[in-house]
Amino acid sequence: MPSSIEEVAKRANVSISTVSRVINRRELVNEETCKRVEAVIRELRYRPNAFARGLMLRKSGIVGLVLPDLHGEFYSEVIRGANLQAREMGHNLLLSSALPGDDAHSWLAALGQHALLDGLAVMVSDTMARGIGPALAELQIPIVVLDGEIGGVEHDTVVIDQRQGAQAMMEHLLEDCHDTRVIFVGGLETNIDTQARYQAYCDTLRKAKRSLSADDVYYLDYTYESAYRLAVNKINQWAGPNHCVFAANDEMAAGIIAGAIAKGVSVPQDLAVVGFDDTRVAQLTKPLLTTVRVPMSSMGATAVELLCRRIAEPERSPSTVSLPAELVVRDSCGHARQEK
Amino acid sequence: MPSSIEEVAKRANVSISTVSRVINRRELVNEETCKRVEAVIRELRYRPNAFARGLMLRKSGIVGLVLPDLHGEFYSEVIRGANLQAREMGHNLLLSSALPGDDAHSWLAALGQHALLDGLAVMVSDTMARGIGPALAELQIPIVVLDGEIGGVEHDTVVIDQRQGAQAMMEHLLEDCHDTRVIFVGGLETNIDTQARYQAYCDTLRKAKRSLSADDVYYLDYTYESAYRLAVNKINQWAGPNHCVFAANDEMAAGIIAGAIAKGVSVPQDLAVVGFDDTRVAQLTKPLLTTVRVPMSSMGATAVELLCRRIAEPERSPSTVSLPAELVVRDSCGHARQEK
DNA sequence: TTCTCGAATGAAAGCGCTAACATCAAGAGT
DNA sequence: ACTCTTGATGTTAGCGCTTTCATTCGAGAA
Repeated sequence: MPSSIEEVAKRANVSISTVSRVINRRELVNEETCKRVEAVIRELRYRPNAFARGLMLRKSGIVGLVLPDLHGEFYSEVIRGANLQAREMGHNLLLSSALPGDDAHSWLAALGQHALLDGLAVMVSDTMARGIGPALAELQIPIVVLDGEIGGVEHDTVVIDQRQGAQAMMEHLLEDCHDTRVIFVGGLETNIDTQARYQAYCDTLRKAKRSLSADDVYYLDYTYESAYRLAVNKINQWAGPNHCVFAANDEMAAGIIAGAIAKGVSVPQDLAVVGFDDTRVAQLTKPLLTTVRVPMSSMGATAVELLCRRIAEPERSPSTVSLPAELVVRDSCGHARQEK
Repeated sequence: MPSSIEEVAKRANVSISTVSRVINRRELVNEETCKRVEAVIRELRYRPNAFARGLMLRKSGIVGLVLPDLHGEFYSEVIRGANLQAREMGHNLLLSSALPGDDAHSWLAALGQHALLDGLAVMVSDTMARGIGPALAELQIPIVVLDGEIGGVEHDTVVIDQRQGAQAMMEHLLEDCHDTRVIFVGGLETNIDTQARYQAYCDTLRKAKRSLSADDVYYLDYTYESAYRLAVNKINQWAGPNHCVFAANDEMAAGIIAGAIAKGVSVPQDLAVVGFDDTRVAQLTKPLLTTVRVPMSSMGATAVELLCRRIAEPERSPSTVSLPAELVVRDSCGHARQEK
């Protein structure tokens, strides 16, 4: 049984309020008394009870991070950034993710009926975003939304400016060649990220006055395998001078490269391929993948930072932070030399 | 300001104990009263205060997971397994990792002076294991250690039987050939996993009465790059019929394959290469990597399961669960056909 | 001397909950 | 008619802390 503040007080011959002061507001108590109390604290290995303390302070020092899934480097990086930042700010991180088949409600219920959290950072999948707002609002704690927008709650937001990243990529591809053909391979058509990337694809093409063919747009499911299969099938129609595939993530780009190579088409000579995200795979393909770096870990960190800031000052007006995505030119686009 | 149990009681014309009973032990209260109280609870959006509750119950429903780092698929999988299991068991997961330059103490301090956690699963790096036992013991909560052993605390343990996995791999390599030469490429020599894998390497070689040369053993740092460089340098000495490199993880195996290919040595014809862990890379190399599947996510799940079990029954005697590692035969060892 | 002020400390009121114990009415057993 | 159960509910004592307010005491001011 851990010792309580009362035992410390008794042992040190002071009242419990003095002990409390030593812990929370040292400056209010006489130096000598302080020393004595601290000695007893060490001796008894006393640690304040977090529940009792939370009951008074209405703070736990814990912020929640909720992700739609825990698979992949993507989420892993968000978590990493969030964890680092949380520690930096003297908070702890409670992690939770959706289970397959979870709806918004069971999902939040799992986070604990009981409100222990000081704040919550959420990233929701497209399918779950609807209707979750009010549920979040009931939590009555500061909310930060990652990479999206949720109606029905006031919240801060941190997004990644993929639009501009994708645009930079497109411009890079079109740069010194007026007859480049770019094929777009997205994830699910409903996916918000895919949509943003596709938008940028269209816009840039239009701006450069290139033709835009529906035949050059494909939607897959973000997996290596699906992209590999697609590439194997379509490679004959794709390969050609100044032809290029813009995949909406690195996994698919890697699949396409593998598919091309399997069919004897060499990258980037016969077909350029670029990806998105700059995950580990981008450095394992051959040739190395030109891609757009998406600062996932910064996103996690920023989310926690915003959260803690708002916890400290609940009255701030909601803000949105936009993180830039950066073009990373490697070898798979065939332009490396010109860039470096 | 969220409403308290008292307001619910008043509104429903019952005492607070009745409300409490409705929440915790429904069966003790009259069906009709129950209904009435529940209606008020919904109306007021009442949610029990976790601090007050914890103060009585001495339980938060939160278990901690502490990892040495958050980089890589490895940890990501552990987290995933742990998270799933935690939800399964009605608990939440608090995540924390060591920062570069952390010592055992600052590390634990960050977890909260205050004891909110019901239990803690820890995985420590080799360098930090020393002296952390007593610190953990002070926490006064159930401890589960992942992939290791810590002195100075009573704890449950979950380990992966890499020894047997590595052995299976070695036996597979030596199987139908009495003059196979196996080169071992480990991570840091001090690393416990590398040691286990090396032991199995030696044992199997000895058992098969093969010679064991110190020239065939290298220690790197688990990275792709270091392995790539090593391969480029040594490939001439390595390549040969029935020669094989046993890398202590997939990353290095991938690096070695890349290095070999860069030097015009084809895998597995001129040199077989196998890895360990069965991470994502193992399916991105060409040829696909033969490796040993290490059930990271089961490890996380088992850790949480043990933890929750012990929280429920603190008096159980400490147990150790060993998870099997499984040989996964793909193409890089050149034996695929025989296996399938 | 008397008053005031400030520094150091103590006493005690909760924070919102659970659980042990008390109460009470209504029917059962004798 | 009486005790004894039994089911439903109320009363209340904490759980371990923070914080407000009260107290004490000595120094300096009037």
